[in-house]
Amino acid sequence: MFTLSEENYLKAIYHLEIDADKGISTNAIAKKLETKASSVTDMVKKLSEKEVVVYKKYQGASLTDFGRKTAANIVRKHRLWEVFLVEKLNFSWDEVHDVAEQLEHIKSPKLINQIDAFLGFPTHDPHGDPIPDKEGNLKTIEKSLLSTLSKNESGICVGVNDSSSEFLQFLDKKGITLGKQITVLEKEDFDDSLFIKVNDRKLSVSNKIANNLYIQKQ
Amino acid sequence: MFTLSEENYLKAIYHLEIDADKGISTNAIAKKLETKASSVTDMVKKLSEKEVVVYKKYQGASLTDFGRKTAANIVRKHRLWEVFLVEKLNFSWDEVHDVAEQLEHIKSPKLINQIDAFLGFPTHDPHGDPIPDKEGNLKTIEKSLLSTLSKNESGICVGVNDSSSEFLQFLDKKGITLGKQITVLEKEDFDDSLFIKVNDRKLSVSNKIANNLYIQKQ
DNA sequence: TTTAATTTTTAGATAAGTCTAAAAAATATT
DNA sequence: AATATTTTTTAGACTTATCTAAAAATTAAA
Repeated sequence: MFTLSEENYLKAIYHLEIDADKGISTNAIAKKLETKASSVTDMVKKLSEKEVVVYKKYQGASLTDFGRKTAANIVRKHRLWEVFLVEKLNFSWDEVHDVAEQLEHIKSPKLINQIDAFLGFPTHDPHGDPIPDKEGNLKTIEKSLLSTLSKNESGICVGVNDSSSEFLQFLDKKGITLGKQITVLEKEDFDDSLFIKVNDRKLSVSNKIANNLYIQKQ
Repeated sequence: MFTLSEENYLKAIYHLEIDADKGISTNAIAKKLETKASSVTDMVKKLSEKEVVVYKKYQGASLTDFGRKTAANIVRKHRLWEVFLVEKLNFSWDEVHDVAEQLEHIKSPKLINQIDAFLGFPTHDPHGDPIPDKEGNLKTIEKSLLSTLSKNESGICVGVNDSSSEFLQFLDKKGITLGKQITVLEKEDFDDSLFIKVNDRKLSVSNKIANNLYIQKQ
């Protein structure tokens, strides 16, 4: 069994490993968890002794199979709780993160299995992120950043890269939610902004926005 | 804001105060929390500084109004989660306690208010215990121990005194659940056992059982 | 390739919560 | 009332997780 703190480290390394080829650096973990590098060194040693992490001095950390499965299970709980909050308790997608950060640490296999069933075995959370299954596997869908679409291409909004409250509220304001069809009408070379169509409404979005929205092309 | 440990102490004192006239002794708290008296002294001093507890050396501890409200809120969360687990996730009444012990510490006013609404504002948990309202008040119903009923008296089963898994499973086996009508057919002076009728089935229950079942007389 | 900058680790300190053992106070017994 | 027993507190130690500051290793730059 793992402490709250250990679980948070496992989760951080899990997320950082997604787009990384080598060991995750001490500083990267420290930044993600808003803590000090010295604290990370201590904890990573501890996790290494518990055989959830492989660690060699000055070479960063990476998850063992067991560690990855453990981390995936925490992420699974986090995302299932997010779905629950949105689908059953009328939370909006920008309100769920902090509560899910707490709920993900509840230890009860039956609880999370029942929540899963109660929700109809969802595959993605309210931000479009995939929910790992009980073995820790996740089915990724083919998705592209909105910024990579060409003129006249269109697709369905399936996820966000940044799930900060501010960004999600911005999307709400513009009428952009998961499942919406988006068409690129114009690409502006000058500032890489896009002129798009959503809900039969035409609007212009900056490159920063377009770099944080995932689209499934069609 | 209170730590997990502080919340558990507050809850323990809250429960112990229900049938107590003076301050709750250090040893009583230690016993309830399965910890050492010296640990209790330390924590009670700390809670006293935080003004949730009144404490004078060698005279035990009692909750301040603020402390009682804080504790009631934790109990409220515990009992609402128990209802949720039973009503929505098919837990049985003997399985909910340990999970609720974890869930009661989740900090999110919106979450618990939404759970409350989602459940239809229940007033009692799956063991018949009253759920404190947001101000910490609880409506107690008129109830008597089964052992205090006289021959031929009858009433509705509205609660349990002991909510251990073993006792609850025993009740399940005998077909005794909340809401069931129970009639006392005979009282046996020799061992204070009772011969009762439930579900049109007649059965004999020991005094120990009768001392742990609450009945609303009718 | 030597020096400079950055990253990482180590060493030692701190805070929360717990424990054991001993001292002090309160309560019970003779 | 004096003594014995029980309860409670104090003192000091330990663990977990964190921090700061300094040392060591690695990486980048001149």
